[in-house]
Amino acid sequence: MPHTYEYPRAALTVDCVVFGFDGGELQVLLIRRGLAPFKDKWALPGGFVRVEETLDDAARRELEEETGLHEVFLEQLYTFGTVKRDPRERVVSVAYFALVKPGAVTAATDAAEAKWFSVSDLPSLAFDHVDILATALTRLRGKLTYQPIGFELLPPKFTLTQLQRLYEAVLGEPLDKRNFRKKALSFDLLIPLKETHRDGAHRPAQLYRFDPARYQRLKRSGFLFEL
Amino acid sequence: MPHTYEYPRAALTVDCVVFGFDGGELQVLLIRRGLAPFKDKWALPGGFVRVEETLDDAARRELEEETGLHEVFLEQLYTFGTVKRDPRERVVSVAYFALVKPGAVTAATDAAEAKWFSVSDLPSLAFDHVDILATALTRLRGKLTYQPIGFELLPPKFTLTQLQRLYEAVLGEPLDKRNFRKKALSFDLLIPLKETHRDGAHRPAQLYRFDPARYQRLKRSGFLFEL
DNA sequence: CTATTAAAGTGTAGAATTCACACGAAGGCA
DNA sequence: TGCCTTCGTGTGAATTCTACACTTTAATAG
Repeated sequence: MPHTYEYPRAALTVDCVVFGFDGGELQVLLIRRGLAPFKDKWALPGGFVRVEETLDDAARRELEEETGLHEVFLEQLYTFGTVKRDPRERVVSVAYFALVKPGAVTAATDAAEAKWFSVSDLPSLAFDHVDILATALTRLRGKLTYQPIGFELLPPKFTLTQLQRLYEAVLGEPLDKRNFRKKALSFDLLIPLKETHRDGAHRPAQLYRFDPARYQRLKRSGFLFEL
Repeated sequence: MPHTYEYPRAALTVDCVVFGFDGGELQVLLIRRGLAPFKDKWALPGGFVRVEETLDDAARRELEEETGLHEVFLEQLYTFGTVKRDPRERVVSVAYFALVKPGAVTAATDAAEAKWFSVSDLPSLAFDHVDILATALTRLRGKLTYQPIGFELLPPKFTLTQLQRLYEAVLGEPLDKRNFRKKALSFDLLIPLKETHRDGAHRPAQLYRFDPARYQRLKRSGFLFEL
């Protein structure tokens, strides 16, 4: 049924930049559009915000519908509102960025084609999604160094080398192993497990897990994470 | 004339958190609402986004219309989209924060009542504007220490003591004078003028101005401002 | 079972930065 | 001329940052 308003209104959408990490390069999850405009082009998962749902809810719902992901780290990024960003009509899009752990998506993907791309090797994207992605990348780089969110991109149990690879991939520069480990452990946010990670003909690595409870406590007592 | 859509749509607004500095305390510019809802309550300046204008344009326009301000520092903050934030209907608001130099507003204010309030002594606000303001404050505090935006709150010519007072007011803690001055000057972003600031029975203070051109250059060559 | 291989794990010294701290200089005013 | 008030300045100790190389451990191949 139709809805009428005194003045014309922009349509409201959400778009999600979903980051993942395969151990080597930073990845982004894209879906192939099934409908015009930009049919068959790759795009960020997203869609229209319903009138009775929060923006966050909309982002979570679209993410689940289009990629099967749920319970991921999700944060509002920026709102894109240039007039012609959608060729059909005025569409304002609230962009989110999400961080997902390895393996979270593969099982879930259904009908719609969803695929991981390395951020260094992207296809051309629909709408202004390159801009959104660039904004998200900048934000991720900035955030990584002063908030412990890297763990959202790693499995629950991980080695310090994995963590370092992640930082190197996102920041795009090599880091010193000893300094990195010293710093990473200095916050008391990583709990060593009684397990090790065996992987080939060499010494196995200590596994750690991130301690979110401790992080909450530290955060409250005015604390600085900086790596 | 009415406009009809297949699905119901949220209305889109912008709201601006305008910060100022009177030399002592951080201030926020509020306007008194002339219409329901929240008639006669204080609120952030803002209004509806037109369908043919950018979000930034809408924020600038509303700012000018309601407070007379123009050519101010303006940056998108966050988009507020809970379902019941406006009692009338679904309204999603893109919040901005603005920094204005002393004296910019007093001359311009017209019919609508606009008034500066200290952030430490605010009236109760319409809608969810307290939340928006809190978000803006957090952002300002965070930003001030790693981007040279404090100058936007000072007159074009200012003394180092004024700059320090500003930082103290925003961060809410006293700073060491010698360390502050050393750091502030170390970036080569402040140009000493051939003038001094006379103000009472004591030694006059050196005036400086901020060098935006130099800042742009430094920013490009990957540079870190941190105070 | 021994040697080889590959990544894990560990310490230190010099440089740079941060932090705490106190007094003479300059101008206005009585 | 003296007093008052803010301006403006330097140093040493503590901390943090940075650069840098070898031993340990388990798996595998011979």
